[in-house]
Amino acid sequence: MNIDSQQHMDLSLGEQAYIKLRDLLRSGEIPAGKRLGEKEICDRFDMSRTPVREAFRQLLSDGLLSTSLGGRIVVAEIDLAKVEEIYDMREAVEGLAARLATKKARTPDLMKLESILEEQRKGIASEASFLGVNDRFHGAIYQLSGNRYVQRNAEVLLNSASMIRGSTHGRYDYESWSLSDHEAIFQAMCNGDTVGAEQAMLLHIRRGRWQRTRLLIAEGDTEA
Amino acid sequence: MNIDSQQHMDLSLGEQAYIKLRDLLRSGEIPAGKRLGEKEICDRFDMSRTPVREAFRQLLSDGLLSTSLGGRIVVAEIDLAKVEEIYDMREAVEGLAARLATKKARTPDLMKLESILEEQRKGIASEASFLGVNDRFHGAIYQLSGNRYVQRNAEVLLNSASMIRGSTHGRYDYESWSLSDHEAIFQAMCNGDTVGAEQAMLLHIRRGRWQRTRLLIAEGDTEA
DNA sequence: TGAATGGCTTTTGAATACATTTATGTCTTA
DNA sequence: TAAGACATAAATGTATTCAAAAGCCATTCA
Repeated sequence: MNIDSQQHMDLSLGEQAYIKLRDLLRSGEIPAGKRLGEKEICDRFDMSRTPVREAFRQLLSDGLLSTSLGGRIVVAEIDLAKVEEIYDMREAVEGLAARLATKKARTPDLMKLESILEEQRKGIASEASFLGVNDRFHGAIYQLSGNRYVQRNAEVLLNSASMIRGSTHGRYDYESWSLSDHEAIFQAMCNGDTVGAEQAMLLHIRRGRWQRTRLLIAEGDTEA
Repeated sequence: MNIDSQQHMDLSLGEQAYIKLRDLLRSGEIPAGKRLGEKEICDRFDMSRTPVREAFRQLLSDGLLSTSLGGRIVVAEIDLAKVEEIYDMREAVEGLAARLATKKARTPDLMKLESILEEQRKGIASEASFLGVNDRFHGAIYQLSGNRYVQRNAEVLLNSASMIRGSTHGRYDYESWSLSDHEAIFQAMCNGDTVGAEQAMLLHIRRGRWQRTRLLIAEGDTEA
């Protein structure tokens, strides 16, 4: 199973640490609120403090980690207020991404999107990637937008959204509303309908917001 | 003159390095395209490689630096395509910021904005801050938005926009259109007119885009 | 008994040391 | 003279060392 550990051969240890830690945070394997010592991660990843510190800085700036008085680092806790912030921002950025992507999409681009959708229809995640189909659908649109600022920020926001408690438990990637939303976005893009694609994306993001909000409220009820 | 050097007392060296280097890049004192060695900055700031590397990573992620084949770091060059990307993104984010800020603004918040505007009217930058009034006006709105993602991204985008060649030469901060745009945004905010504030902000950002585009084209003509 | 103090341990920020890759430059040879 | 190869220098990635701040625990004194 540690074929995986050679996967990032050409990346620096710092980049590997970033990716590995980010995925641990996204998956919830390291729970929100947990204090994270450098040494702990060094041992876990079998590397020195230097690359681990690099990853910490980056994830701090991404908002997946946060500092708690005195430089202590903890896994960011995403409460209802933060969900609102994340989703307000996602609406703006993903809406823009959809608009730009629609303008730039050529046939091969649309074919790639189609293939991702086909995977989602089958409910099969590609084994080549650890990312879910939802991530890859959205990621493809960010990339298609051709705007590096959109791309970077949208990815970071998606990471944060994935950290919302409960997100990963329900395999929301494959829920039916997600697929039909994606189909609608895709359809608008195929028609070159920029405003339609943006509106479809906004609707999709808002549905995500509602779902996450519900999850968080439900969990808060049972937990507190 | 090195009262300044004690200004960031409580900040870590890494944070100081980030701020100092960011400002050198924004001001154009270190020109776009220049290759930046770690040692050069270590000598300049009189600190070791560790905090300098931290600053490099952050500025890389902000887009103020970029890597040129083989980990070599150069000051990001902002061409016409990038200006479009920055301003597409700024429209989305600053529009959102204006909308949110209008909803949250209370009397003391508006008074603070007023005082910044008053400074701009007088054409006097506060000596307490190295930031221009334009920065502080926009920064106040980001903060008022109450959305940390908006705040972080808007600041980064503003930094990138400031790096556009020619930006700082014309003291655009104090140009008349900037002031009247700001007044219009402020007025809409005072009226609690969220959509008006957003529209005024969009207009303002678009004017900025046109100006930067013009500057860049003009420079390109004489240079190339 | 409870609060405060003193030393021990841990943790982080920063500097330095080490190693590997990349550039530079010269010397040799055709 | 030009091209190639070897040697030397420099820069980056990574590890380790050093130092200072923060927490922890126990002992002590009121």
